[in-house]
Amino acid sequence: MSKETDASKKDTQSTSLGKMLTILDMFTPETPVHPTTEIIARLGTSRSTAYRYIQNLNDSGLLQAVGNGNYILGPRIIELDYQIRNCDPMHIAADGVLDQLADDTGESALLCMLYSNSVLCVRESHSKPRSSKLFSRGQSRSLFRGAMSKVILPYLPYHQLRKMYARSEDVIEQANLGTDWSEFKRTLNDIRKSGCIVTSGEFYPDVTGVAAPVFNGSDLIVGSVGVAGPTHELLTEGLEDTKELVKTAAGIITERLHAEVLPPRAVG
Amino acid sequence: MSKETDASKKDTQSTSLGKMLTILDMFTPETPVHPTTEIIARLGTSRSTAYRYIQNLNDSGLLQAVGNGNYILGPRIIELDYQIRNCDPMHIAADGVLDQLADDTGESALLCMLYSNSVLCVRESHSKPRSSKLFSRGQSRSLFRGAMSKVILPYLPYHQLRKMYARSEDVIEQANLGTDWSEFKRTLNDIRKSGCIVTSGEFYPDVTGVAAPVFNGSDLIVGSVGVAGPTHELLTEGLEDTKELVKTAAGIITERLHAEVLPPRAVG
DNA sequence: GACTAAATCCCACAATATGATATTTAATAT
DNA sequence: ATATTAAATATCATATTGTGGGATTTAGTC
Repeated sequence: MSKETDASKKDTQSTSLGKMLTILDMFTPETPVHPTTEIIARLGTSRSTAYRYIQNLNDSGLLQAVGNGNYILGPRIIELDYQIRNCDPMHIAADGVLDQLADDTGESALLCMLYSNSVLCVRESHSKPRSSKLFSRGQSRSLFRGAMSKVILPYLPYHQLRKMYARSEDVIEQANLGTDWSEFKRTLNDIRKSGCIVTSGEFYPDVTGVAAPVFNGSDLIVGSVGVAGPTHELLTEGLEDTKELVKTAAGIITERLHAEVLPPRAVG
Repeated sequence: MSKETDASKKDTQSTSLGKMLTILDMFTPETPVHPTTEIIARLGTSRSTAYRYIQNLNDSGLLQAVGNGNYILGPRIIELDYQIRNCDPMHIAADGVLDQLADDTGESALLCMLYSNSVLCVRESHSKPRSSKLFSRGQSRSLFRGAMSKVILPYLPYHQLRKMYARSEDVIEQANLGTDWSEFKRTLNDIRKSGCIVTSGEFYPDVTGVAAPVFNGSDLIVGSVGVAGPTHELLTEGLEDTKELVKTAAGIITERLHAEVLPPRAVG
């Protein structure tokens, strides 16, 4: 229970090490550039200390000076992401599988991982030119909306589900996952039984998703694979075939992860 | 001269903040997974301290526990890279341009940025299925080899060139850039005059590259654009056209960077 | 060339990170 | 199931190390 609660997460953020790292969190799509003055103010430390933090991050390449006391995220991050693309077991396990799935279905294939109470898209493959604003590598979404998320829920440990339900009762109801705890459980059981899930219009009106769960070598849930595309293309009599293709893809990736030498203990 | 020398870079690495960040450097393509024991040993601190560093990085998502005291790079990096793809001025400035260039030439188009005495590939576009091991986003290479690198050199400030020459005299000679300082300067001048460069087989026997320089709003060199592909496809009578296409692409990106509000002060 | 802001340097002080040890927790072996 | 080993966290006295106020230097602007 050490890394799950918000309280314990703030633990490390009260140290200088953790505080320095919170600077990275300031950079969002809405505010990708930050003047030092603002970073200093937000940190709440002295100017000297803030500058020291910034310099450390800058020297490591995680931050980059762009002009007149403004900073953006640094190029080292791009290097590190390359590392991950080449080394992450889950990413590698999807080699070929996603391309195949995209080919077979004629849609976009996605691979997501469970990460800090949300799903993070980590890999994608497109048969047609990629749609405007599809779920894409590096984006994270709520665990309660969309096929890629919902198909993960039934495999989460009980206690985690309970805590999540308590905190997000209303969100869960809005997501049509049940109006109380027992209905919620029943819904998840149904998802688990069918081994995959189909959802429509949960993010964009005309987009449908089909997803199946992915497990690691210790049979713990680690993420999901699926396809996404226009509803009118997916909700046809071909849907059953699509479901099978998705399940097969998930099976292959899971199988490959079982061949891994390092069985992950902790996930997300 | 503050961030350029190796000595000053070690400055921040002697503090606890900097030391913690060096953990990230341990993760390479050859050794993507590290047991805590090894991280502790490499840091040269006490077990307690090392664990604290690891925990901080883990809590921020930059590191991820995978099994029995092993760590890999964490998912937060994937999120941050997404940020950059969506917000980095240089990345955005290449919107459409790279695709167009790949289309027009029938080869792979690349965008690189100058970063800590090397070039970092930041964006790519392929007209055919991407070749086995092409220069790809997140990879960095020597500033002295390959078209994408060499075309940058002539635009670096004098003092920086002098220092680089002193340190890398032999590498520069091997790269056919000149056997002494004056010849080196002459070579760079020639490159500058032609506005682009063509190199062959500098990384892979049958791969040729064509590249042109990219400048920011303050007319400082920030990177390069170019195409790469099989030598027999590029070294034809169409080469002149290709050069023009590359120069045009570089011009467009530079132009767009001039429209940016924040003129970068520091680069690399 | 003068002015403004940003980044670094400097240094006394005490707050905070450190590391040896003990304890709890998790993974393996029997 | 139980025992055994290893990993991760908690504890805490000590002094090392980060802190912040201010001065100085450097860079960008007028």
